[in-house]
Amino acid sequence: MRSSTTLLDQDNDQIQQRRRHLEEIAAMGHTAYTNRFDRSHTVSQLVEKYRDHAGKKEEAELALVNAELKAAEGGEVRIAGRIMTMRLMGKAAFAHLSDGLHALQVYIRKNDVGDDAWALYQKLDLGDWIGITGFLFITKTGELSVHVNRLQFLSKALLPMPDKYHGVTDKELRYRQRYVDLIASGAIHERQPGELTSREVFERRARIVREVRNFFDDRGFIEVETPMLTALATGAAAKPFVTHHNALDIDLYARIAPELYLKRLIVGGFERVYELNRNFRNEGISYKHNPEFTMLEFYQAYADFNDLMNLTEELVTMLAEKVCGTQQTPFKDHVIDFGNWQRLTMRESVLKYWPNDATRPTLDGLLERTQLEDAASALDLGFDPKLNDGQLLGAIFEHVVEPHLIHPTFITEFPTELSPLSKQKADDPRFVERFELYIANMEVANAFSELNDPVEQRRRFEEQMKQRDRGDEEAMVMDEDYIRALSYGMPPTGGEGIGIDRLAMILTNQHSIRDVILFPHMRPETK
RNA sequence: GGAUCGGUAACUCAAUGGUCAGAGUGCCUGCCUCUUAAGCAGGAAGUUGUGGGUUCAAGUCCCACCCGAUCCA
Repeated sequence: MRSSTTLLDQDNDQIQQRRRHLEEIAAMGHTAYTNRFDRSHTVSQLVEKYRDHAGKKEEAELALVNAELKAAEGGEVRIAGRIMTMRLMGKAAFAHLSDGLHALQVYIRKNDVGDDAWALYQKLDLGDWIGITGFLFITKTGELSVHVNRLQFLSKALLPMPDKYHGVTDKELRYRQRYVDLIASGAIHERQPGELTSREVFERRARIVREVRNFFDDRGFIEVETPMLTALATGAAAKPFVTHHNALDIDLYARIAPELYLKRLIVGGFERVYELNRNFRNEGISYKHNPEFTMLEFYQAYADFNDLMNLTEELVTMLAEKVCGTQQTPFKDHVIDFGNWQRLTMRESVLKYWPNDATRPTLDGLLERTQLEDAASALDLGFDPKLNDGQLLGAIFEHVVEPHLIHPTFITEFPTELSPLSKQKADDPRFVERFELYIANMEVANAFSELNDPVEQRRRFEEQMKQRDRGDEEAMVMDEDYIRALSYGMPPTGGEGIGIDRLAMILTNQHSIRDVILFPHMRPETK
């Protein structure tokens, strides 16, 4: 941990200075932390409406434009924001006010605002919040600005702002103090074409979530909320967080998946449901894992996994077009093509991406234990001999295929052992009707034709419990009530989960999940 | 959990084991009523992540720990 963390109790000359300024502002009779301010416009509204007027002009034309602007908006605008830059020139000054999205220059002259406001201006610091009244104009250098008539102090920044040019590059500081990252992410430093500020990343993420909701609402799905604290952690292969309910004196688990609750709702007669909220998994942290992450899950009666593949293709392509404006989006060194979707069975994909012609297994070979083990050793893949055939094929797939899956690819035909909640293929019970969607080498979605036979479901849970007994802590836990629900009858149903954080990474070209989560999990700060 | 890299002023970064650890931004003082990474002149600001060790001498080398980043499992 850096020792340079900015803390209020730090005895820093700049902080002392800002405290003094606040006292002096109060002594002048201003409210130190004002209650409200009436704006006529946001900064962004003015910037968007009038930026066409900006640009360097000849004197005559400038006078003409400024005559028009002076009368615009009834001759007066009232705006407020954070002071991002200040340039003082004796008895006049320029500053930029930001509403978080855009900044607008304001021009203050002692002659125009009077001695009191000018004295107040002397006590302002970068980062302070002010409100101003004035009229629009274009400067000689062509920048849209507001000529200030009145100045009001709104709120003080006691801590100094980050470098106005470089912003904050220290990732630790950006994650721990996201507020500082958001303030500084619009800094002037050279950005690559298309590179988003933090602010823009999180706005785009919000847009994704909104479009997802619209998509499902439009198709007759209803949004539901199911328990996040549960007595059983099941519905996915993962280790849970444990907590304790004091009044009931029982341990509860933060949910690892809402899956089994959502299917109970299908049993209950809802034909189309979705839930968009957090799951919690007690596992390591990586560029694509955060202990809590946002998952979309949806279930559609009378549909199977093929229908969901089509739906998913439609959804994700729509999102790329709506939030990125294109079907070809950059990610790292690649351009992901959302106009180019691939569908492969897991075994086909292993053959397709197998690195060495001499050792390549056959489609049928990947069904047999000895040949699976040969394939694993040909790859120098160390594996736990306790793995069953399906798990071994899964391990080979991850090693051989995942690194190649840049463009959207559906992988189908999962081994039944890996899929305790999926319906088997009618013609081959070794495999289930399931797909995973891979984009940018990440698993983004997982879907299947839901197993709705309660007897078979019990057998699968029992199989999982055996794996737990063999030491697999991630194997699923039996859920008797879920089997009871299935026993009342569930229509044929397709269900899917989509990782919203990973989708946001892909559509914002961010390479770590921490860059699309406002407050990612970090070790606690030590003093 | 492993490997590698990193932590120096509020921010961004320098500093062959060898003067008082420097620069830009920001801050302070002065000048400046259309500047824009404003400018000019002067100035203040540091427990070099923490704790040990080696050395005449440590930001730099060694050990342990803390925090983070990247890659791997």
